[in-house]
Amino acid sequence: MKVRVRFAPSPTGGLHLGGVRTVLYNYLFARKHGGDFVLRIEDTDQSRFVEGAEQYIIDCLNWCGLIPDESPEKGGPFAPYRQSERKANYRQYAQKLIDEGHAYYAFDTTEDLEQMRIIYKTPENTNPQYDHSLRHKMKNSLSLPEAEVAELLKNNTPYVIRIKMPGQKHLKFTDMIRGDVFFDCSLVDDKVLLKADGMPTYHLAVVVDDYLMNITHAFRGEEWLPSAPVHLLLWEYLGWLDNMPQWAHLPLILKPDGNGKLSKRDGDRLGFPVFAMNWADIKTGEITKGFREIGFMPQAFVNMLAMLGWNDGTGQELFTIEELIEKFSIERVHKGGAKFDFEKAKWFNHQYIQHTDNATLAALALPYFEINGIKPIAEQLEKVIALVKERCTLLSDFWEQSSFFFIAPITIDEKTINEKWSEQKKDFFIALANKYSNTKDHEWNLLEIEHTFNNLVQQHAIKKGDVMLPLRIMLVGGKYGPGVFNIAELIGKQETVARIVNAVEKL
RNA sequence: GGCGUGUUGGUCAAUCGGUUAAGACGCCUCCCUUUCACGGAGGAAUGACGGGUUCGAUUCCCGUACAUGCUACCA
Repeated sequence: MKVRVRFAPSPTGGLHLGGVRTVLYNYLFARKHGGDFVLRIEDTDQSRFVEGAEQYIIDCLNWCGLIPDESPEKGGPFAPYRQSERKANYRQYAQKLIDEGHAYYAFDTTEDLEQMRIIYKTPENTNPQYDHSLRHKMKNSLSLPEAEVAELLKNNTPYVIRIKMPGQKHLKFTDMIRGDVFFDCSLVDDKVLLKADGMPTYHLAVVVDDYLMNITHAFRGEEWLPSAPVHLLLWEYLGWLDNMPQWAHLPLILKPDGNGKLSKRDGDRLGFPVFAMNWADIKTGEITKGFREIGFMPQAFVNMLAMLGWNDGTGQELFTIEELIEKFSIERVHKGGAKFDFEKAKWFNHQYIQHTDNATLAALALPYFEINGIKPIAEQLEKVIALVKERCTLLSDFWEQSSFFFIAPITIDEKTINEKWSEQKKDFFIALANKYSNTKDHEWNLLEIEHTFNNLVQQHAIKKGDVMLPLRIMLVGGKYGPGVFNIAELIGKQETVARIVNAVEKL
């Protein structure tokens, strides 16, 4: 049987890195087994629908290179892939469940439900559920006389369809990551299957669509584990148990500090992205930064996520996507949640930058120069990148690490120079500017530049170490960057002289 | 409150009963570098607790603690 997996997000906002990891594991599993990876949009909640969120998800997957084989935009043999467009499908199954006594109509209003939660609340039971112990006290086709139910139905009274959870049944299923998991069905509430607006809830929709789409393996976050018995029962009641996918509940990605699931707010608070790409809130216009925009390479982002909860057992951390496909196995996914470590995430990106050729990096870094009004020629940019890449962790660092190659520093660290400034040094730099100025253009190269400098140091009976740092600051603006003479060579004779002269005047 | 799941250094983690308990990130020291970084060499730092099972437990079992998830006509 051909492996088929699916990622089923609901289009309600930015794509969380945990979501991307779920996509990744789905993708790797599908590729490894020569199967299909489908994107299905779970947009059954009309009230939470967000315009543009679906396209955003697709864009994120494209950026990451995790392209589905079937999706709403691409189509496929099981179209449509948007649950809102599959609405007509679900009712018949809910009806079948009712006919066979596994589900029932419930006419309770929101207020009725609120009342129930208040009335039956006790210290021992702080959260009363709509379950086998309470359903006979509610307004539904199990508690009401048949005639009354028929009447309500005839009058188009709004209703939902709820699953009738057995009062005495224990369930077991084998999770690919966790092994055997046991549940007591009497402790699970009668989940709504079909909402008053005719849309299915997640519970009905996953089961029906996983069945209809021939899904063989279902990976989802650990937060779904408690409702697994509902899904299991649905597969059983609908008579599809032989076709039920194998489940794998993935561990959560936790906050780096405190406790709990990593959320968008944690990113804002701690200063790192949580979404794959920038997400603009349609109502407030507020933009939440994404990994792409702050300068992550998609390969690094994906590699980092792969390692957040999985490893191949050898200690290897850097993998190409092909290697991941070959080596990935769901059994080696961790059971416990992992705290997200942004420092480690940056380390991955740094590694990828070091292993990427300069021409490719030039293309990736270019936008960061352009937004600063600089349009470097490719050849020049590549030389600069070769010089600064080892000190760049994010693609956006390229600008900060090399802007001085393209524009003279606006301010320089005068304080540091002034601390040890002297007439002697001033004379030296004036002489240096002169010497450089008189250097023939074709002699402006690394060796000559340094040679000239060394000779002058000797003539002025000055210590080289005392003038190296000032020179750096004059050219760069601060105490950072690649070799000073490399910089001088690259920015050219005139610019070097100009920066020295300028600086000396200010001091 | 109930139910589920989990627990190896600060973080990610290897180990599938016998190891001086790997490795990576971060941190510290030193070397290299007349800046910063890269690189190199070191270092500090770990099995939640209590019981079993066993010749022997980080590893298997049971409790306890702690953490986390769910407990919506949200997914």
